[in-house]
Amino acid sequence: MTTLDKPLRADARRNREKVLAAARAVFAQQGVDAQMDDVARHADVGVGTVYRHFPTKEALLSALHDEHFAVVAVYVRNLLTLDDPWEAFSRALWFGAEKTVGDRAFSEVLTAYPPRTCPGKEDLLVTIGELMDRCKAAGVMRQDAMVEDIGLLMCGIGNASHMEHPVPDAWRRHLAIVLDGLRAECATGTLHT
Amino acid sequence: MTTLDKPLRADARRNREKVLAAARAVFAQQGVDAQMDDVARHADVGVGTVYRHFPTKEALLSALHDEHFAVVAVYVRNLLTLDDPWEAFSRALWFGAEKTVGDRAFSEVLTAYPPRTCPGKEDLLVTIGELMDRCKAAGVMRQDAMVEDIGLLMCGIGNASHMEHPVPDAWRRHLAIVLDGLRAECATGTLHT
Amino acid sequence: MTTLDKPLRADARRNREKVLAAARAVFAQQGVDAQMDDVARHADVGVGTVYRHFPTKEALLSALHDEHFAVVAVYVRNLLTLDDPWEAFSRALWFGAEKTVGDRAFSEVLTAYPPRTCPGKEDLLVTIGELMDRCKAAGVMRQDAMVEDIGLLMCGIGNASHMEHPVPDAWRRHLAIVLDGLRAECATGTLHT
Amino acid sequence: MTTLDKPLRADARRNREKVLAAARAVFAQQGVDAQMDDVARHADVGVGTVYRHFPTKEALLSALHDEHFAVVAVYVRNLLTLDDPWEAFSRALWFGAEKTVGDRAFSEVLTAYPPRTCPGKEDLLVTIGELMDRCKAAGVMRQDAMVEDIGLLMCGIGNASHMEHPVPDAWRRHLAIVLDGLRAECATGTLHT
DNA sequence: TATGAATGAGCATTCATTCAT
DNA sequence: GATGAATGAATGCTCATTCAT
Repeated sequence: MTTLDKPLRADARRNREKVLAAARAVFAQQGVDAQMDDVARHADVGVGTVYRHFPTKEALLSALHDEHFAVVAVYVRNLLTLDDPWEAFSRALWFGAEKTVGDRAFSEVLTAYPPRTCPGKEDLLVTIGELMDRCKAAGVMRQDAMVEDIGLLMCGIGNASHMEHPVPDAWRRHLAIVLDGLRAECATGTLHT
Repeated sequence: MTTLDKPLRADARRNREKVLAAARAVFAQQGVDAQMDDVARHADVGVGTVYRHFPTKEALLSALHDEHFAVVAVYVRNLLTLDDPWEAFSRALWFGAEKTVGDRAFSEVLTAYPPRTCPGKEDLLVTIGELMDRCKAAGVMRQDAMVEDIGLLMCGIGNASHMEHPVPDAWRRHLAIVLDGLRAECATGTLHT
Repeated sequence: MTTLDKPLRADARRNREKVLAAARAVFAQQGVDAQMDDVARHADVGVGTVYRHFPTKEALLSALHDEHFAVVAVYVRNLLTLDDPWEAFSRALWFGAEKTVGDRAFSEVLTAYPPRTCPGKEDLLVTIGELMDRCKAAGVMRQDAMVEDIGLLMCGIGNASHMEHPVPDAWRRHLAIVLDGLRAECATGTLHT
Repeated sequence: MTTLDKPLRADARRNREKVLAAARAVFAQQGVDAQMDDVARHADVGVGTVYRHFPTKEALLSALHDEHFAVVAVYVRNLLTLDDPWEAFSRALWFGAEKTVGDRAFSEVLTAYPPRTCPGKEDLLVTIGELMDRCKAAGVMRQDAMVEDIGLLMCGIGNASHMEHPVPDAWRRHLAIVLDGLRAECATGTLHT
């Protein structure tokens, strides 16, 4: 009784996972312009199967998007138990970035208009907001930082991560710089409003 | 030997400019997926004319890319005359960002593989490198910052600038945070190598 | 030897009827382009069950076609007992038309090539022929009318019945005009041969 | 200055005609389910050319529909000069039927919902109405006939014309019967309202 | 045997590029 | 040289039919 809508036969669930896994890989590598046929090929199923589980390409991309946020939201929620607020906040960003870089499609979808919302995203926003409040209360984060800035910063890191850079995994440098820029001692002025 | 490769009749040059201007506007707004027909329409010429000046869509996009870097490179080169190195460096980034945000296609092209190079980009890299060296020598920039990081950071700002954010022109917040993160006093650790 | 070819378990027969009933409704409303899945859904069975009883969509449509003619043939055969030949003939057409209009698929199948034949159709043709002979003998039907004309006329009424018309059930007007046109006194010339 | 919207280059107009001619032939023979690729092949052009002139399949079908009515409307309008009203009316139907039979797609489109309207159709309705009024005034047509009935009757003839019949061009028999049924002396009752 | 998930050929439509005018 | 019509490979999606469960 855990999931009331459609128990879903074992093989169907298995195929759904195969499709999702393939879509994850294909869209991550090629971006949103990857073809549905390619997803099907990678999943080793017919296109029809892809469409049985996800009625449109849009729906498949959305599922990936929502899943992404759900995973991150759960991880970050667990960080609320940490004592050190900055530790919790920075771990949240390191985790989120790690999941974002190397996923071309996810970053692309993030900039789509209108922006897509989902439970995980809303939950994440709340949790990140809480972590930021704690950081500000502890005096370790600049007071003018907004929770919405985090999306911007992470989106930037995700997109930029595909550029060439002499240092491998250069996104770690990018994130480290951004994190430093969010610290209280670093604020040299007030952010644009 | 001013312009040896192509005398180029006056009207031809005029058309080339019209096409470039239209392409700038169209690709900036719609991204690299904008259609060549749309560019032609905006330029008020036939597609054939677009293709006469730029053999492929790729070539047109490249021209825009190169021109973008050329403009920024010239601006930044002039900043070398400033006494305050941080002032010069930050002005470079503010200028570069302002040109980048609102140009969907440019940010997208930056992440393409293989990365496109051009005189302006190389020149800019050199100049930015010089500005960074001065900053580091003056002790106002973290020692582990690399010139290649700047491309990453700017690309991130450009891409993220299209996201929704309660504050208009939120990219200014983004850049301000990044700039703070690059300052010497902010370095809390060593960047990943 | 009542039903030698297939004992057919009770539940199987029941399913066959459910499928036929659903197909009747669905194809009547949507025409031959209705989907097999839709038929299955209306029958509250899986598509597999539909295909167990009817190997192809074509076969299912044929079954419907044959059944239609069988029903009409039986009805019309009973009209042979009527004394008034024109009464019998016109009742046949009224009955046939009533069954045809509102069944999009049936009219469509009638115009398919090659034309499908079936016992009911052949029987009906014979009976209608007999009724027409009686009418002609009684001098109430034009001598040059052929039994094959009736199929043409009825097919026309069936197809046209889906058109918009200010009068509801306008097919009744259509049939009335056709019937008048078949009467002996109306013949103003000889029909094309 | 005859046609203000788009003079249309000579070759373009030629291709437009080729496409229309091919579409006429292909849709007439195969019905509305014929493929755009097939139309293109028959026209000896690429599909892109078909789509340049007609943005969707629907638009192409509509063009054919409208053209059909335009041709008939012009012909019938000229019949207004005839003295004999029945002669004029019957000639209108003979002409309309001749254009309709053998055009599978046209008959199919006629029964589509919602019904498509076009100038030719409206003009034709008016003209047919006028011819019918004259017939009724002359006492040669049943008083209860409506102009809307004519569409029904013609649609029926068009659809039925594809059936098998021992007499070639059997639609002529069909139309003759219908015409007789419309004559004043034939009315045996009042048409359903 | 019933089910409905899987298959994949088929189809309308798009768009970078070519080429006749 | 300029024009914009023509091309056709590519792509998202459908649906009759098959087959594993």
